[in-house]
Amino acid sequence: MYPVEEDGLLHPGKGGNRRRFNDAQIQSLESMFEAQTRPELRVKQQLAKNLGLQPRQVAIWFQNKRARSKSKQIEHDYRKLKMSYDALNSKLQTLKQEHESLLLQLQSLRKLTEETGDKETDEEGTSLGTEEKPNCTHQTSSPEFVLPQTNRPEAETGVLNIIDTGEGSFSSIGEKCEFETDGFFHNSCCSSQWWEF
DNA sequence: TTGTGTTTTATTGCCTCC
DNA sequence: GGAGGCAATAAAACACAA
Repeated sequence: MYPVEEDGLLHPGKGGNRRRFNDAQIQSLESMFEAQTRPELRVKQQLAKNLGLQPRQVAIWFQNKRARSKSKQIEHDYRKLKMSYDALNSKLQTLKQEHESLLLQLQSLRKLTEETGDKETDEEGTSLGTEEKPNCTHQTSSPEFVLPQTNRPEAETGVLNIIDTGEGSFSSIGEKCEFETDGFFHNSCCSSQWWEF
């Protein structure tokens, strides 16, 4: 036993000699903690008697043990949360890349349709004239490639709407990819493989 | 050996519950 | 109001690199 004062506590500054509990004591305390993290007073008193400790020491041990256990649990929860955040974040980066790639592909497609459209009108020898400019209400992220609104397939409008949303609402892409487009966008929302020139 | 960081035991002060 | 719990902190004991 260590030198203790009347209050059952060690007072190193007053000549007491604090010691760490021995292995057997720790083992008993640990196994009791596994059974009960907050044992009753009687249990703590009995345990103290068995281990040759003061009841107050046992009470303090349980208190400190609960604090250690809690901080370990918090660390564990934090690691778990961080792992799932990292996984989600990397998925987001992949989706962003795909989004960028799809944007580029869409631009190429527009360019192509504009070029072929111009050729057709040249061959016919007609032009729309200044009064009959197409209704260009859609401002996309690449304003230089604007398609006429008229006769635009619904699906394409859907795609443009997605693009119009910008980064802030990027998460909506998953939902908006649901529509079908005469087979054009089948299974395409999360893959850029559909467009291979 | 010693300086430094970590762990463990103990204290203090505040809060809640009965 | 006393008992017990918790958070914050002190300080001793320990581990370990330089």
